[in-house]
Order: sequence, then C-alpha cells, then structure tokens
Amino acid sequence: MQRETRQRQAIREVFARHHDPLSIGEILAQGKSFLPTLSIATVYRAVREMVEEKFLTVVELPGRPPHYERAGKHHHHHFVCRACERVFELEGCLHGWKSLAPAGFQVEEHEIILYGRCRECSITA
Amino acid sequence: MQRETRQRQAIREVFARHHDPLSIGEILAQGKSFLPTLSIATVYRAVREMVEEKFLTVVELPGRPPHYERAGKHHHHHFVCRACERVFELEGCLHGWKSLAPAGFQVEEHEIILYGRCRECSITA
DNA sequence: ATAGATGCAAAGGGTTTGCACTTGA
DNA sequence: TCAAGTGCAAACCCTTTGCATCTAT
Repeated sequence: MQRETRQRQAIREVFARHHDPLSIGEILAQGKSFLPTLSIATVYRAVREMVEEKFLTVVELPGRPPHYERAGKHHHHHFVCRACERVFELEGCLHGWKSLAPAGFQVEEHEIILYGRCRECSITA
Repeated sequence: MQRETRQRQAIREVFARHHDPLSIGEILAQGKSFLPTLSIATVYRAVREMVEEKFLTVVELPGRPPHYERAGKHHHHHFVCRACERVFELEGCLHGWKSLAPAGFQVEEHEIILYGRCRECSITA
C-alpha cells in the first residue's frame, strides 16, 4: 500500500471518527458516506494491508466476524452489546489469568469479553 | 430428533470419549472411526438438534468456527492451543469482571480465553 | 408401513481473487 | 507514463437445504 487513494482516505477517515472496533460491513457503510462508490473488495484488501502496516489491528470476537480498530492502543478488552451488536472498548484488566491453565500449559495471551447491553440499549430497554 | 440412528450414536460416542470442545470437522473425523459413511450434512444437522435438546452446548471462540461440548458442565472457560488448534477446558474463574464495564452498561455474561501451547505442544516445542 | 433421518449435490452467505480499467505519483 | 489500486464478477470455503432414498419404530 503505497498510494493514498480516495478509497483509503475514506477508510482512514472512518477510523478517525470511530474509536471502537468495526466490522468490514460497518467500515464499508461508513466509508460510503465519504466515497459512495467504495466497494467491498477494496475494503477487504485495504483493511488487510492496513493491518500489515500496523495502522489497524484485528479484534477477534466469539461468534462474530473479525473487527478492526486503530493499532497501538494500550492493553484493553471489549464489551459486546447483544442488542445492537456493537463492540465497545473497555478500560482495565483482571489479574491471575495465567494461573487458570493446567500445569504444563504455556499461556501466552488472554482475552476477556463482556456481554450485555450498552448504555443506549439499556435505556431503550 | 426422535430416532436413535447409527449416525447419532456415533456422534454421542465421540462426546463420550472427548471432554474438550470439538469443531464440526473434528466431530466428523472422530465419528467416522465409528461409522465411516457419516456425512458432514448429518453432523451439522444432528449437532444443531443436540444443542436444542441440551445434550450439547455451543462454545464460541474468537476467530474460530463454533465448537461443541457436553451440556450441563459447571461454569468454566477455555484454553486455545496455537500450535495444534485444539481447545481445552479450564478450571476456575476470575473475579471483578462486572466492574470492567463503563457506567450505564448492563453486564450479563463474561468470557475468558487463554492462548498458548498445550502440554503436548509445549513438549514438542 | 411410514414419518423421520441420511447422503448427495446444489444453493447460500461471507471472503478472496483474476482481470481489464482507472488513477496517483 | 505506468505500476499500483479499484470494481466487477467469478471462484472459494464453510454451512444449509431440497430431494430421493433409506431406516428405526
């Protein structure tokens, strides 16, 4: 990815305005507001390259397609709203996760995901 | 699911011998050792029904296809081996996860996943 | 005997890719 | 200019479904 095309500018613009992780579909929808002809193939390709060049990172969530967020954030986890399906960034972490693994297992990373209703969907009830 | 066919017996047999979560592909491969003609469509259908009748439950894992394990187990989490891709059940849990969410968010559930190398793959290095 | 279950192959849904056209540098 | 990037449509992969056949009861 060497050229700064209108398509990639549109995608970068999406991430300048959204701090929480977005799916490919959400990136496409938001990106079209800046460039209506943006195609899904381009989003897939550009996002993959933006991950490689560390502008974005992949956020994998159980039972959901990959989401993407700006790279370089401090360590954090995510909240998934079961009502609107949106994903939110969480502050903080929990201790002691390394000791959950049985003897002989090498723990390299951990993931914590919360599920429930986001603020908006709690109000809408 | 009312009939106890050879296909479903084979699938139940797989879960009698494997306590850790299995993917559809793993269930098919193991099931074929009992019934070589077992087809993937049957595995998909039978597993879905076994989840409905609560013989199995779905284990969703980030970036991986759904896995299935026997229903009715006590609360637990999972370890994913990055070398062999197998999933293992973990004992225990962590406290304080409810307070990770911002004010106004309703937390209903949590998920903790560990990644690394299982015992076997740690030895194989 | 017969409704439910199976296996095959076709259809779906999401993601990737080949290729001719467009465009940034 | 001209290689990188785009858009389209076809290809892929995994999962689901339609349908003729098989089988548990």
